[in-house]
Amino acid sequence: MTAIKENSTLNANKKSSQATCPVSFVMSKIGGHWKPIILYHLLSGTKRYSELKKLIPAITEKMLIQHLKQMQEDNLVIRESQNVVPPFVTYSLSNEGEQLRTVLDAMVEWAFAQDFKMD
Amino acid sequence: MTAIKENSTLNANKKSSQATCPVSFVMSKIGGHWKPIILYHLLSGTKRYSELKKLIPAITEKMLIQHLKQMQEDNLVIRESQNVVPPFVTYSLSNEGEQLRTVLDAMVEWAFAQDFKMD
DNA sequence: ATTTGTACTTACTTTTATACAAGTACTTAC
DNA sequence: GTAAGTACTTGTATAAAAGTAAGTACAAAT
Repeated sequence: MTAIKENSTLNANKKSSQATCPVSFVMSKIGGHWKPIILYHLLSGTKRYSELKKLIPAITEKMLIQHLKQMQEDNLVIRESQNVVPPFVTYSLSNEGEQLRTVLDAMVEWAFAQDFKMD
Repeated sequence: MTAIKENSTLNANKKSSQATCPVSFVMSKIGGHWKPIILYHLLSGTKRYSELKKLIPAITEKMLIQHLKQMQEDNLVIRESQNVVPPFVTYSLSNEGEQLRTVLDAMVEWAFAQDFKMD
């Protein structure tokens, strides 16, 4: 988890944008390389950690965990673990996360209305 | 306009995500620090370059132009210039850009449904 | 006793995004 | 003839995000 400089202009700009612009606020929760993809996969239901890994082959474990953690902290995602060995951990959308479905669906619709074609 | 390495893993991952995941595809068009803010302001109508600058005080001219250019290339935004001095240039949403309103509105709604409070 | 599987963690490097600072062209107004 | 206004451009530094690589714990299976 890379450290962020509390008093950089970048950081200040980000914070102020997130406080001023609702779209930026949302982007701070679901933006970046990996969060959209993770969320997209969680839209279709609860997944084990290892399932997500398989569904998103290019992601490194570091990134996967990092973003899952962050989305947990933002209350978008719920982590549940059974105390067994080997570990059994699942991730699912929280209520707030579920409410993102509207947003994500609108994105999917827009994508397909443009030149987007799924592989 | 910072150069990007065509053959980096980062770049390859990005491209493949954008080809595979509709949400990533959309994010590649409207993601980042500044694009959401610019789009948000364009939602309320055509703006001159200088108006955008005033509306977004923290943005540098480099970033503003860079993102406007990119969104032009992505056909989200239309640039119109009158051939006068001093220059008079306006930016507005294209049809495709307008169709993002659904997405952006959904974001705004979600934001306000969460703990977001505008300054 | 070594391997296997799951869900992580940590330290370090590379790549990308943004900030900072300065300069350009062209005319009208003073 | 100097300053002001608009819409840019260019070069460099810094910060953030992502990648790479390796290691950990625990128990059950071989």
